[in-house]
Amino acid sequence: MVTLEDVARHAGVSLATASRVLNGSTRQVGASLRAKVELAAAQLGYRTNVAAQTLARGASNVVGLVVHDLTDPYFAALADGAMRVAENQELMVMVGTTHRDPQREIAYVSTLNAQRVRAVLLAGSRTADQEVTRRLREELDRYRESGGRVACVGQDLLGVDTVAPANREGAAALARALARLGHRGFAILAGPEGLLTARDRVAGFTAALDELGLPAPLVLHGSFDRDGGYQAATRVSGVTCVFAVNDVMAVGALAAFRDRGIRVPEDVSVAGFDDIPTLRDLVPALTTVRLPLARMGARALELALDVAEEARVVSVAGEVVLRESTRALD
Amino acid sequence: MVTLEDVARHAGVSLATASRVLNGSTRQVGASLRAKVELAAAQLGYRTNVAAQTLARGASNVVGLVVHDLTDPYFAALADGAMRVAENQELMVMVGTTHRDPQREIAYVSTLNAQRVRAVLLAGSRTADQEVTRRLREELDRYRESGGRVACVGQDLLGVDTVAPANREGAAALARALARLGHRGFAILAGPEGLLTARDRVAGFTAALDELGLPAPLVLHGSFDRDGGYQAATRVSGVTCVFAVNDVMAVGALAAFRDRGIRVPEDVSVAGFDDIPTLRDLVPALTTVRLPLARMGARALELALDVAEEARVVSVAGEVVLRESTRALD
DNA sequence: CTGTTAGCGCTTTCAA
DNA sequence: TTGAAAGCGCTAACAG
Repeated sequence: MVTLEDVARHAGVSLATASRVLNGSTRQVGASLRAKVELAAAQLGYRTNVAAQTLARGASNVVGLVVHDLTDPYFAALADGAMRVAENQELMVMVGTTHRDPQREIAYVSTLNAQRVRAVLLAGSRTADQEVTRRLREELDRYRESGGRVACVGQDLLGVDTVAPANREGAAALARALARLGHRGFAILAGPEGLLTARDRVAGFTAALDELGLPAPLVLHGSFDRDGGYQAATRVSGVTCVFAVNDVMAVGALAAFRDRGIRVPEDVSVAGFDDIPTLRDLVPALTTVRLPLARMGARALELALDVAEEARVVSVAGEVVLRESTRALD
Repeated sequence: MVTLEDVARHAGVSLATASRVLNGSTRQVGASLRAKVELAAAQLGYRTNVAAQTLARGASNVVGLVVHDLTDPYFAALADGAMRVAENQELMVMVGTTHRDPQREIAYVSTLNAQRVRAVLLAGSRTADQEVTRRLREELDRYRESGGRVACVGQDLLGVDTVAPANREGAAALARALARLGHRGFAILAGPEGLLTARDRVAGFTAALDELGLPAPLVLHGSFDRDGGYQAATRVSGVTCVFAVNDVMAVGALAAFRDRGIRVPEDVSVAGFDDIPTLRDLVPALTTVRLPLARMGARALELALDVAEEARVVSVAGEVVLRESTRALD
């Protein structure tokens, strides 16, 4: 293992000088010594020991990213956005996946705290479980007390910088657009009861229907993924339009309807939420609410990195996109 | 910032004792002291400083994962598999995305070396650029000389543990299956010329056709993503079957044919490669070659973590899956 | 501009 | 078992 000291000796300079040229110091070093050091470093194959550097500096070049599931394109898009800004700032990203277990989220915050990462980004819906949220906040507070920065994509429940998708408003706008097409009987593939993102979307959709004087929708719970959408869709009947609270569930619903011989949109209209890029080529193309996922991930990390007194909440509006999976009733 | 020393003092024990109880030492500590230390740590809110630990131990609990693009479900699936084994081993994962720039891959290896990660996992096709490969190997060798472990998912070109998908064989098997359906005129949406995964699939497919005495396929190059498939497909004509060298490109091709009013599979059959789970609900369902992506990612990390004398190469066979996007010719 | 030196927080012999 | 103390490799005053 080649150390800075080896390089310094090899170059015939002091440790400090070697440090200054090799690791971004503001201090200047004379051209000749600089060249010597660089040569020695190259010859010896020196690589900075980041652990030592972090210890000495008291600050690391790593940020933490906690997502529910990387294979869910929603999180992949969010992560991609965040990783691009990390790259620009020369930061490495440590990723943890919770597989939707809130306990693991807390554990990751603790681990990332131990790693002394510069910032932690929590992506994904909060849960309705108050106790879990309390413990998460506790862990986050501990981390922040020691100088850690935190941002979150999701509900503003943690008292940290937050990029909050306007789930209620988006779902409400979607409901109105669907009502405008003539739909009156709705079912919602609602996801898990405890997931706030799912709840908010259900609530916004339902409230809008109510305001329009339309009958309350049939609400079917299930998991927040493709299979949840499939399962819930098998229980749908007697409605002209189905709202799946995310695109991935909508894909499951389309599959279920296909298997049941129910045509979309002729027999039933289907809408989703998120507008996942990978799913844009679906047939029939999915009516949905577009969220700028990559930008949201990027924005969240920017917030975390940009120190501020108060926690900021950035609300992100969704845009209703009508496509072939929903049709106008005549 | 609470340090181990604070905890030790608070508990009235030595630094060494506190270290032994808080951080997995094999050494035993008496029950009463142990309890005192744990209490003090909890009261003070102590969190291990991993940088200090890494420096003192000379080994970290982090592994590096370098992928081309996280939003590509191929890499997401690979990453997911790898991250699950990391989780089991209590390892954190540092992720870098190259966005298909081979230079960045080299840079990441260097950075991960500086981080002294336990192992580096390189996921994704190698390039045909010999100079880039040489420099990558150089960087990897330097890392390995200092005790780093490396594994790769892709072509066995780096002299490290490798999980190598049988691209040639899979593509050949696919070609034979398609020929069995009666197809004679083929086009290949071939991806970039320099990408070995793409090359191997083209070569395997072409060789099989040749062996069967069938005419050589039309080979159309393009990017390795959805748009590459779309673009290439716009240039297809006069064939009954199109092979896109990956599923994501096949999706692009389906979109292009749809836009051109060409029906799949009635007018033209389309096949892909990979069998991306997220894409299984596509209509028409895609004929493809199934690769156990999550398992491949997991296996690669296992290889890297399991020290061995010789570099091992694990070949992974693909399984041809015939679905609706290809039809039998009569 | 360059060098000396005191830590950063933890692990790990070595003694007791 | 427990404790004392010597580092791990690097940074950042401080002095020159």
